[in-house]
Amino acid sequence: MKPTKVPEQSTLADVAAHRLAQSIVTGELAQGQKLNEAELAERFGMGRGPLREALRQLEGMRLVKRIPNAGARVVVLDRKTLSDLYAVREMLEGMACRLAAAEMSDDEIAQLNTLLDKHEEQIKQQGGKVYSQSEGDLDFHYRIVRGSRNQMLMDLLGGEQYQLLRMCRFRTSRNAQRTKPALNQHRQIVDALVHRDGELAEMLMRRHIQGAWDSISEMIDKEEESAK
Amino acid sequence: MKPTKVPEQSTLADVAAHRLAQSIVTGELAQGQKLNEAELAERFGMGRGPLREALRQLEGMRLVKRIPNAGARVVVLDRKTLSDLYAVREMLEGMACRLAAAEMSDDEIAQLNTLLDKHEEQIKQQGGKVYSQSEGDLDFHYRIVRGSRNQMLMDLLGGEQYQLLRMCRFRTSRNAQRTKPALNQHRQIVDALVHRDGELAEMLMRRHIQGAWDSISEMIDKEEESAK
DNA sequence: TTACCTCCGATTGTCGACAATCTAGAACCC
DNA sequence: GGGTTCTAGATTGTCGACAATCGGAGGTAA
Repeated sequence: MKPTKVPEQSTLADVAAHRLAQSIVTGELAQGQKLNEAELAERFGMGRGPLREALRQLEGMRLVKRIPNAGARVVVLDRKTLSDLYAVREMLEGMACRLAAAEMSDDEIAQLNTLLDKHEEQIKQQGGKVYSQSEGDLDFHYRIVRGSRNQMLMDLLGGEQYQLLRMCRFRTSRNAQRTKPALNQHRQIVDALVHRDGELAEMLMRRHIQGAWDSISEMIDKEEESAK
Repeated sequence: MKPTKVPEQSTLADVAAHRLAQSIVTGELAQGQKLNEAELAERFGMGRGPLREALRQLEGMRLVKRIPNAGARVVVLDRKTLSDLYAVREMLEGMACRLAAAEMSDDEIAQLNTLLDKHEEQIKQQGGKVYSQSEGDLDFHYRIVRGSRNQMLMDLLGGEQYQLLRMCRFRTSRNAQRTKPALNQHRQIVDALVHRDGELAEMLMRRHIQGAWDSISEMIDKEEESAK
């Protein structure tokens, strides 16, 4: 998984936020784990000041939960949280898709198809790194979100929720079963965009996300089953 | 306008965040204004450390925009930004309303009606403080959001967007023309909730918010007109 | 005049130390 | 023995000072 590029030159607090986000998303920092300021500052080679700022930022992204005088802990993605997240995401990405059908240029839509070609290639090359496709999947989704031209949507789906989704993906990236049908659904969505059919595009996107949630939900069931 | 209660005992950074948010929402700090750390820290009687943390938090709420090595400025709510905000809000609150129709208890719905009675009372008492009703309006909306039982929605609409909406409201709170029809729409929504008609409730809420946006949009037009 | 360079004040970014608060464990009482 | 209180260690919250960086005033040359 690529470390989601850090914007070149920036403040220490920002790099700390990126590294922390990365560690949380990949599970290097377990869910619910306590985050010790001094220890993390030491590990990142910086003072506690910037690190504390990073924690505030991560709290805004809902990646950590902070309790005054008791420190910060990595958020725990339980079933209800993920369910809520996917419900909101279905709504927002559906909306983005509808707007994108009206706003994206023909060029941009065409580029979506070439992106999907690349994904198909990757899949044919025997699954390879599974989550690499997953990241590509998120890339596909985010391109459509950008196509909506709605800054609020871009912020929400590209920033905060984006990280939570990556976190969820990482946790459930072991089964690659869904990559094939997902790709087909992507194709259908692009088709709808080509025909500028916003209503259809929205509906297809919502079904697509619904399907993703069903798959993840099922996996959580199995996990809870085997945990007993 | 009530300062939206500060959670009793908390850290200095938190009170700074609350006071800053309040100052920004009420326009005491003008849009686009530069925020000088030293000066604000002085005014709040604290060091720059907590204040910087507060700024990070406010950035997450989209109330300020921060540029590394160049400081933070109050966000500017231009037409496009507000348009995007209301489009997203229409989507999310509509969703919340649909969910609330299924999740809220009969008691909660009944309390909504008594809340509206109180609003009606306030309006009859000759408009009085206009934004007091506005805040009440937001309260009505947030109750429904809580009724959705979706934590993500509550966070989004109750935290970040909530402040932006208050800010927008404050800027456009001078005309009280819309309070009367708005109250009627609220009644209709509660009726739909009483009948557990989620689809209708969603539709009514979306129209309600659409109407609010039309009203605000018109007002922005006038402002831009007179600004010329 | 205008473009550019330089320097200086102002502001932001960072660190280390100190105070306030919480937590775990031992001692103590019933 | 179980529960409560108290203490010591660790952790978070806060401050002041220092370093790094930016923006603008002023001067110089084409």
